[in-house]
Amino acid sequence: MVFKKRLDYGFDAFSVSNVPRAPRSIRRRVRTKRTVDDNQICAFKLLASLAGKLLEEKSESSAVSNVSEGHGNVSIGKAVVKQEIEYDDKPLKTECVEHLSCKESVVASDWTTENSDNLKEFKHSENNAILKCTLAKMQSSYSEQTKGDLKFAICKDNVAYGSFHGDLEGCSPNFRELCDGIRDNGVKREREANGLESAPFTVANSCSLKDPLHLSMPFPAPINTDRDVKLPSCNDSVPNASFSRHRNSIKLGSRDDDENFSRFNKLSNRFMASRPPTRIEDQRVRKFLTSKYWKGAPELKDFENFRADGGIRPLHRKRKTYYNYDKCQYGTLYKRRKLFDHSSIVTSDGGIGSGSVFNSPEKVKNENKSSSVAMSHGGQQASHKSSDSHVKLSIKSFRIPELYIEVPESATVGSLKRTVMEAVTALLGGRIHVGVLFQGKKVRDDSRTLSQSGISSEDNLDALGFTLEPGPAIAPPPLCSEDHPLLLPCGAAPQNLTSTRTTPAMDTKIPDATADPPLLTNSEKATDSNYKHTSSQTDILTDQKLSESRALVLVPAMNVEALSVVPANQKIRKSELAQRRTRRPFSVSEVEALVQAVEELGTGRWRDVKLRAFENVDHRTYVDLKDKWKTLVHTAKISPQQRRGEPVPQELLDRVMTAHAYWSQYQAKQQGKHHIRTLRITASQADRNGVMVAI
DNA sequence: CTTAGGG
DNA sequence: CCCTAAG
Repeated sequence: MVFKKRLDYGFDAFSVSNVPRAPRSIRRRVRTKRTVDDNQICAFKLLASLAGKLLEEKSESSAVSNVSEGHGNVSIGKAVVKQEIEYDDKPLKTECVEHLSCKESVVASDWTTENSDNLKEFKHSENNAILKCTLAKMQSSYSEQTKGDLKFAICKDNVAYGSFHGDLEGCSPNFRELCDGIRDNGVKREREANGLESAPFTVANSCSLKDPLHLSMPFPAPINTDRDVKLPSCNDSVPNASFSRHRNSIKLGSRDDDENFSRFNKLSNRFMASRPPTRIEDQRVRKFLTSKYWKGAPELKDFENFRADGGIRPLHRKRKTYYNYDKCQYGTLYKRRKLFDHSSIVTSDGGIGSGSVFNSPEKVKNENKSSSVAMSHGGQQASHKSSDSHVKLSIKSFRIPELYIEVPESATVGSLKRTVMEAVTALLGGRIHVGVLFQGKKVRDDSRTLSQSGISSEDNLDALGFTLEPGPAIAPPPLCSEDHPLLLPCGAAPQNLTSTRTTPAMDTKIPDATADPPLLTNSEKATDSNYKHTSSQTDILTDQKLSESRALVLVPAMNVEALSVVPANQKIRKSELAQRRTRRPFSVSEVEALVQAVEELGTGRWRDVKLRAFENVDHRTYVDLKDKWKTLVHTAKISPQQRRGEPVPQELLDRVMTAHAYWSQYQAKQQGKHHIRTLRITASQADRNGVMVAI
């Protein structure tokens, strides 16, 4: 009855409904376009730097005088957070900073003008995303060539600076473009594209390109603690960081403010330079993280999206752009050093033991091409077997365990430094092993010869890879047990490790490609390897991942946890792990707006609803609105006693019901019409057929 | 990308 | 909110 009564007034408002929707092509133009962000690259680089650090440590294997104040200012993410990694005598500056920082600066300046509120909006997931994107990119690129057998590695340092120059035949043009773009065009293009030459931008730009260290320019202080800062402030003494399964990602900033990027997004869009992680992208990343996405190269195509030409625009997966091959075609200064052992090993200069992990910018300029780190795996790349029994290969990179660092935005810069420091130190402190991967499987038997292991034939060297693996000396992570019962504390005795395994004889058939069924289920997580008892858990976990995908060599998430170098806040980690957006209950006013919009537009045009009522509320996607409507309808149907959360005024619920009823009916009609139309067609065809038959 | 719907 | 199939 009540409903009936409402009908009268309710439907009046629905007249608008007949407004035809604009053609999609038009509508799309309105949409805010988001592009890949440079910061992602930065994250990549930071990671890379860490990797490089590892390499360095490995090679030097000497005591570190952790005293000097090598101050590499690495700007990470949109955070105007300068990260000072103090380590060793060698500043972690250089490459990492150069490129990205300028964006950082831009952002910063913009913030200053706009609103310091936005400071909190810097996001971390972006970093994650980029990393993955980049890596994925590599993989997908290579995949074109090698089909299943690819692996990539975290590139040490100069990824963006032409590290891959040496041998890119096997990689896709996009990848070249990536190199190329980053190398020379990124920033400039951005500027040109935007025609913006605001002073800060210019300054930042040039300065960053020339002297990374200048990047420590003053940023607006992160003020805003009044809103959305839900994390307890973290004091220096307790770095709130954690390693989680986020691969290769360094997270900085608060965790639950994804959406707050929106505003930032808009800001940065002005420069067409950066963009916040889209939900979609997040999802992609997440998907990517999901094991199934590591099964093989074909699945990685999503990530072709990534484009590295300064992050100006994303490459869409379907787009295949083949250009600029030459540009990326290196004046490869592949510095080769031959080590005459049993085999001749050609390493790029940046390889292990070279100690040139951290090139100075100048050095990079001249040598970066030689310090590529990615293990060539594109087949005909640098790997080939000489006519004699020597195996020649180049090591462009090592995989390293990823670091996942997370600190609340309320954490101080100092604590951030410390956190990173701890992470790196712990990692290095654990002693690093080099692992050999062949055809996606770890070759554990050190006594085997190369030929015995099958690492000899010309065509399979591309399936050879190396990894850096943390040694067993690493402290056990405090969080293994809770979230991942299967994870044993890192310090756990080897026996424990074995006990969870179900295939105790694996190591005897390691080179056997047939012995690697996908291990995707949880129960099998730790079952794959029967490594020597001296192996670290990490090894095991790594293997597990490898067996999932021999094509892609990636340190599995578990690995990180096993490493768990940095004390982590479990709660944070947990939520972060889920990568789920923070729940944002709709306020009454929001509901009102939603109802209003739906009344006018109907229930089948969520995008329009979004545009109409929530255009400036970036954290409300049309899917959100749709979902909210769904729940609203549900809420309206249930008794008030069963409702939870902030009570929605009955008046609104009534409107919801009304609108729902109306639009349901409307949709039904549409369907009916359509159906009828179809029927008519069918009928007429039948007639014709009938006639035909009759004739 | 959007919609629609299940989870 | 997330995920996905479809379009």
